[in-house]
Amino acid sequence: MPAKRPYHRVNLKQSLLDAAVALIGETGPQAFTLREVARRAGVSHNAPYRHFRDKDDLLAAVAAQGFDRLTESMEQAMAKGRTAAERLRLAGRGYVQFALGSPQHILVMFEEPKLADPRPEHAAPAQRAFQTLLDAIAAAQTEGALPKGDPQRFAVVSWSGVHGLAKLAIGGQLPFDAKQTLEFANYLTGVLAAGMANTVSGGRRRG
Amino acid sequence: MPAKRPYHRVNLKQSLLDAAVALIGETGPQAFTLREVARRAGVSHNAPYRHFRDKDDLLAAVAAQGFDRLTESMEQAMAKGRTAAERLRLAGRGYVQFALGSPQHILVMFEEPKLADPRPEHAAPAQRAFQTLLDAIAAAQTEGALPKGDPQRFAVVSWSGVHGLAKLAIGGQLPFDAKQTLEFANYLTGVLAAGMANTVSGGRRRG
DNA sequence: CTCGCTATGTTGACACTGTCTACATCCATG
DNA sequence: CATGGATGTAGACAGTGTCAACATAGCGAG
Repeated sequence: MPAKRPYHRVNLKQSLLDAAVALIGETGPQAFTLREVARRAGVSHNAPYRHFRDKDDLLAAVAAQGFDRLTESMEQAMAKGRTAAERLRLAGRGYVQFALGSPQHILVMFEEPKLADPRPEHAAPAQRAFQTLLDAIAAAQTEGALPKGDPQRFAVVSWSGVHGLAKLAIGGQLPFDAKQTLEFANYLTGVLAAGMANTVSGGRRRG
Repeated sequence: MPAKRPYHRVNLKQSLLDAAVALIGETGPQAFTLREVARRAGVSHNAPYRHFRDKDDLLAAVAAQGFDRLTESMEQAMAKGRTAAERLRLAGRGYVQFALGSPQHILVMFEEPKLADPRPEHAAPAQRAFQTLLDAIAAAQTEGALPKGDPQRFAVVSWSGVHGLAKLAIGGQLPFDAKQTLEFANYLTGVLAAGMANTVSGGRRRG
């Protein structure tokens, strides 16, 4: 008798997510296709609709998974730091490291405001990642490594720096390979830390 | 007699580019469609192929136009600066200002490495924009506002910072409106300038 | 002025996509 | 064991990028 394929599969949802990440990694998010994902998972072109509302919903799930892993990557990198200032810089390094290792996720996570669908289970991981950064900054302030004041300000500076580096590196716009990019992240976080410690709101150097 | 539409149009190429930018501005680069662009320009769905090799080629042309305007925006902003250090910071402000005013262009310009098609007329404007930044940094070094050494290092730090801020702002990830973002750009460039002036390669603060 | 070449624009076709509706199969629960 | 909800399938439809074939226009050579 022919080995018959099971009608219902176990954990098709996760298989679809994995296939999606793999596909995006190969051809970019533009060429990503629901039907190709279904093909790779070995199901019909309509099976994904039992697990995701539509194409964007699947991508939003990939993004959510990405934010979770980003948080993990930052926390793991921070674990090696002794002082709060050091841990803040390591969080930035973890951000870049994640981006280099999972560019597909970053691309989906920050693809323009198409994500007008704020399903709570998709918004929470992003919030959690940002909170990790905020906590690291608050700790650095408590420690005295950063001036007191609104941590949001420092968070946006830090985020902008590492996010820009990550994006440019992923896009192939920098003359760096992965290892050099990671080394550069060390330098960049140092520049940011020094600048934030010595700069007042208007941007003029403190006397 | 019915007003008959002319068969050959003047400057259809530019009309298509304009329609493309407008369309991307409305619905994002994902929903961008060659056929819709043709519709808006009032021509058949195949007319664009007489002016662009394919869809990506049209987008590459939009990107090239974007890099030209980015260079303009930076140079215009720099014109108001007196010292080289000030001009460098204003270049960053011009970068963010352009991104806020023409998010469609930024989105296309930095959409992942799909641009594996380095047609020279498309690569040159990007190179020119980066050179503008390099020149501003070299001037700041000559002036003594930045340490001597490889300007590329400072260029990547500056670019990462403003690019990250621009991208996050465009993506709606920041709690800022356009005006606040521009003000924040002033602060960010101040942090970067202070940090670059006071940080050595490894990232440790200079004694 | 006419011929004919080339650039430009149009029509029609093809394979592919996202998504809808209707149908098939399975599993758990009674 | 039956039955209903969850899961998977098949087929259809409009819309897309691109190709090939055809139509028109404008311009220079004679």
